[in-house]
Amino acid sequence: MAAASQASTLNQQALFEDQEVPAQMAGFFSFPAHLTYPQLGSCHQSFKGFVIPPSLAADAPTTTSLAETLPLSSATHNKQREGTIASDLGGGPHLLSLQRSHANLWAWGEVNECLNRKRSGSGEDHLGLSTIKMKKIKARRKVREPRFCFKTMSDVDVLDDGYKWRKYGQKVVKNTQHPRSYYRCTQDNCRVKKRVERLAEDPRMVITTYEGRHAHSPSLDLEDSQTPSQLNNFFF
DNA sequence: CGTATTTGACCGGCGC
DNA sequence: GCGCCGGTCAAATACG
Repeated sequence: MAAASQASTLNQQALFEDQEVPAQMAGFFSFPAHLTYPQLGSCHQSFKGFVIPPSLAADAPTTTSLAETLPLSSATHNKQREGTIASDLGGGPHLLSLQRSHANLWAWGEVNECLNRKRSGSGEDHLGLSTIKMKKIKARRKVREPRFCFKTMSDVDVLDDGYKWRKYGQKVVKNTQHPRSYYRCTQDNCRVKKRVERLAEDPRMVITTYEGRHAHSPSLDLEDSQTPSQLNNFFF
């Protein structure tokens, strides 16, 4: 176990050196396969990544490398399956847990504040907009949900995270040759969205950004869907 | 025929 | 105020 955590520490270092994300602003952890995460759902593959505090992710340009995941080699994959997230968080020294949850608490406060500001400050009736248009506008009201994003080396654009997604848009963003795809969770009353794009500099890398939190469990027919409830406490 | 995806239009935010 | 740009909508289309 000591060896495993050491290896993961080394990976953290390497990744943090590659990234320009300050260590105190992002949490790094490993996702073991076949576990359920509030935002990712059930992972069918192991990977490692940064968690970007929503306060940071919301403001950062989405085309930059906010987070990074790397496919685990078979060796580290096995080690990873021994060490659960709980052990990573509990025994893990510095980067994880506290800052992340703190950042998210702050971000949720910000979301509410933003909502209130928008509610009090809008009076568009005099514009003569039809009620349909008004509804449209309200539906489009921007609410910055907590974001969670990472970068993965993958052939497929859409990672199998256990949730069901419906594509609702695709856009070519400036200075990139690859389109960005927009997905929404198909579950009723679930407003979680994600967008997927390929890195311009390295098309092998997929950037996935989740926005919001699932209020339900993954819609997967896993026989071993043991939804570990305590995991939800470790994540946000 | 029902559901998912595509795609052009539209909207709001932001920088100038 | 204007134009650009990212995000979303929704009609058209594709697919099973």
